[in-house]
Amino acid sequence: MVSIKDIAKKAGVSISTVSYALNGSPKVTEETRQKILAVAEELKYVPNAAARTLKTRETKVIGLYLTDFGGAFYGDLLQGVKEVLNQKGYDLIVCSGKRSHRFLPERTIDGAIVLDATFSDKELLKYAEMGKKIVVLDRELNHPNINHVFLDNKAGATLAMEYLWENGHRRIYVVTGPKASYDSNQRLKAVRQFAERHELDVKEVEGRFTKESGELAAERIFQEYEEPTAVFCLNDEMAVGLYMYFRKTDLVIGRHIHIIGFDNIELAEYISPRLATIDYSKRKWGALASEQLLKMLSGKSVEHERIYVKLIPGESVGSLSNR
Amino acid sequence: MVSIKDIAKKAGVSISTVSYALNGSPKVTEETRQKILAVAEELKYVPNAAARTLKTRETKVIGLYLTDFGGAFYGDLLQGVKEVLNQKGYDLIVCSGKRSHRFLPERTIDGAIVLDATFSDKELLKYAEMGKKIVVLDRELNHPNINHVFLDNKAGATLAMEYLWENGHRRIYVVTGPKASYDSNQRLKAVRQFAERHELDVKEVEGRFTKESGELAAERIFQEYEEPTAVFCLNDEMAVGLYMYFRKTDLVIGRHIHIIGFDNIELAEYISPRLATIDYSKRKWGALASEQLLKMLSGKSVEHERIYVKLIPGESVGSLSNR
DNA sequence: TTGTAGGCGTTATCAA
DNA sequence: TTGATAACGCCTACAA
Repeated sequence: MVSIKDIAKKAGVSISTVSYALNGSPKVTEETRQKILAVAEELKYVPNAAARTLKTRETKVIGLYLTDFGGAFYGDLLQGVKEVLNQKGYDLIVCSGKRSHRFLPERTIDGAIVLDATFSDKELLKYAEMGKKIVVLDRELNHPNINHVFLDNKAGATLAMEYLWENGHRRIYVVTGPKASYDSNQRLKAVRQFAERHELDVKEVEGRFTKESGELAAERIFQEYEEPTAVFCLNDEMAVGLYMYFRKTDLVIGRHIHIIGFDNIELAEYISPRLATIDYSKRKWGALASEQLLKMLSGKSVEHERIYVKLIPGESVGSLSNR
Repeated sequence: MVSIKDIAKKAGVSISTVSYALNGSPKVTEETRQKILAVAEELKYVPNAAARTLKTRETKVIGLYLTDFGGAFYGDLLQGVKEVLNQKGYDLIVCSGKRSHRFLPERTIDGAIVLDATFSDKELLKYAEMGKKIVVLDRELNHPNINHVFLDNKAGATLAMEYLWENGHRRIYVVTGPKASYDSNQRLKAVRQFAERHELDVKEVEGRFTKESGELAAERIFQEYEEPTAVFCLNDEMAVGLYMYFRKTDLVIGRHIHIIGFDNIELAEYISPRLATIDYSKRKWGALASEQLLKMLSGKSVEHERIYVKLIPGESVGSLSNR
């Protein structure tokens, strides 16, 4: 392992001079700098991150926590995060699982972006209390060191309900996510509000945001089927589960069963009929989250941000009037 | 920042005793250990990873390099890697982009698994030469510190060709991946061998492993269309591109255009008709790669490994005899 | 402009 | 069984 000490020896200068030269300080002459750089090159010197971190107390690395690595869902979001971070001289690492939580208190990362249901509020608050800067994307947490950037879930859910309503649907199911999911709860709240306003009786079926739970929900809906029915799946993944189930029945999606989802995942475009859903820019979400985090890291104060949503129509929802 | 020094002071012992106690050394009495643990708890002590790494020269973290974060493709693979790693006391971080390459020489990670076309052979060899242990999943590289675990691409491509052949297809296209792709080249080689053996004239269309390039290929195939034609897309992503294109024409997949892909991505199951493809266990691939890496890290010698493949039939390929 | 020296938090060797 | 002390590699006053 070659260190600045080795360079100093070989170049015939002191280690501090080497350090200055390497860090581009104006305190050394261009001549000595060149000599030192040449020696460093020759010795194939590589700085030791651990040593520097120990001294500077920062790693220039941000951790992004995900519930799991499955699902194409996060691609764009991560891309958005990475672009902003890199541009500001930071690196991104993606982590999952309890073990990796240690990165935060142990200072392996300078800050974290969390989109991980298995990361408890309590633990997050503990780290925030230790001074760690955190941006959460999947919950609301009140702490000066924690900022949130979330989706406009309520607007999205309302858009979805309006779309069904305008297409003449009055017989409506909603398939929810896990009880602990912030997003699910927000969306459900908006659905209930809509139902109340329109004196509508929306049947709630509990799901878990997975395809399998979507299939289960479909089974129940199928059994209760009497006449054309609409289903608002609180995420697209479950909507795909419904597709899978109804594909095996004689009920046709977009005709007997009308489905709208939430998230506009890639699959939504490729299954047929095209799934109506609620879209938002995942890349922007990620970009905004990282900008917020970097601001916090540099001591600036930040406001909580929100990502706007829009409706994507699809043939999975047909009009009831012209049937 | 509370360090072992603070604990030592408060507990009235020396820092070395604290270190021993914290690391579960048998050199301290149970009594002092308990006392020290209690003080550590009270002070909310958290070990400093940088300091420890500086000393021990290891981080217990493995880096996995990906070309980009997009695509659902890697979910299972990452899961496989993570499970093995965690079980052996290591953490996984997922990285992408040139900036993060520094983790390897700077010792932020103990080793790397690479599935990243943008990571050059030259750079990889440089790090290997520095003593870094690396497992590559997307190329062949000859160095004692580099191990490969790859797919049995040739067997897969041959299976695909045989499937088309057995279904009576003689008019066959192959849509390739990027010229620099190891996987694409291996698969193509097998296709050519098959063609030669069967005195078949396989038309080659160049693709880039993306949906868009699949659509482009489809356009050309459409223009040249005369009679039922089979297409072997060297990955599923491009096959989806073909679906998108032909959906807008009057040629029906599984009837006029017969398609088989490679990878068995999630989408393959959900588009219709079901895409015939070549499957392999991505989770196992990841698991094997990490096992290999850990073995290398512990100084053991390893053999290059291979992941086996199997055919997944699908209605995207129809039989030509019973048409 | 360059050198000296102290310290960041750990681990580990050697004495006591 | 415990303590003093020297690294690990880097940064940065302060001194020269």
